[in-house]
Amino acid sequence: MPGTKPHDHLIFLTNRVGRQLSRLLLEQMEFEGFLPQSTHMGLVADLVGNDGLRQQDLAISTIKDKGTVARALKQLESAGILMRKVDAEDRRQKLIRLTDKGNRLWQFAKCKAINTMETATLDIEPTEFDTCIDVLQRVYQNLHQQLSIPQTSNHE
Amino acid sequence: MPGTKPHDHLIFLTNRVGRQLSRLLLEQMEFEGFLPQSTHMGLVADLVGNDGLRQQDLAISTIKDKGTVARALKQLESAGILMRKVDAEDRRQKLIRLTDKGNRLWQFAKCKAINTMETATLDIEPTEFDTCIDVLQRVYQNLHQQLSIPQTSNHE
DNA sequence: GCAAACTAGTTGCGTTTGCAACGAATAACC
DNA sequence: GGTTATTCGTTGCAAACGCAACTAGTTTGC
Repeated sequence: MPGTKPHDHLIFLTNRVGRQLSRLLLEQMEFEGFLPQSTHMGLVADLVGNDGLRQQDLAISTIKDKGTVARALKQLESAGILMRKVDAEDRRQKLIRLTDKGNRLWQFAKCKAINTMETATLDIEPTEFDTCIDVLQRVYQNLHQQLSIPQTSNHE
Repeated sequence: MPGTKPHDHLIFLTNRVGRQLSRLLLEQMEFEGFLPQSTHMGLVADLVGNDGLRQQDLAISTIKDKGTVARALKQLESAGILMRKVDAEDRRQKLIRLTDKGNRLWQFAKCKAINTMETATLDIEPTEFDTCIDVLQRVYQNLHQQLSIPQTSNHE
């Protein structure tokens, strides 16, 4: 993938760097007898500091199927990482909250990520890196609206 | 995923933006009766302008298992997108080359990507975007070496 | 030259994933 | 108030993935 037109390559770069980082981090991530996987950590990342999210919210923010999210959450629940409680005001939905173990898992992950992120960003200026994160966050936001609207404009 | 510490979030941002872009692009990508998927396009992207790559090379650059690559390439071959020819000098390996249809598929994908990338980068300065691509490419390179060496330093 | 070590690609197997259909609970409409 | 739509979560199913075992071809070392 030599440097040609950048625009067409964001999709491949993000997917590949994402897989690289996931692999390198997950192979270090045995935590109290639990071996999390990429989907698990993506969910935990959203739940840190955000009690009371619904499964649907997590499916949208992680860009994963709600069935996939349901199964991953069930695994995380039986591993003691989080709790799911049926909402009393709307008994269709379940409110999700990290347990203490879940918060410790997150701290553990952040700790393990340090070395990998250092080698990943060896020759990169902090300002450049911040710009990269900022751009990705805005791309994420821009496309978020696009994906949240399954069918609207051209339904005829 | 509100804006907290950026370093820990590159992994989630890349994975999510990658999935967003893959979804939005693939749903427009019916091409001459063939519906490519994310793995297919990742391989095609590497093969454009690069005749004679081996399956192993593609597995390393796309960060995918060689079995997965083998199966995806078989599908692409039977769809007429590429050809695999056993190397006469080393009959273990197969040299891969895009067909005319494969190159047309790539042009088609680039064409379809324009609109999506426009909305994705609406509020982003071109220089910022270039910096983002540049940083991602360097991260990719930095981690590439890390992954290509399965066991070396601490094998004791 | 021949056996051992290694490499490239294929295949089997269990897990994960997305899609679609379903059931339960709420909202909207008349 | 009761019927119809919608929404949230679960589950069945087929496809895709990673891992490991395997085959075939090549290289190394004696």
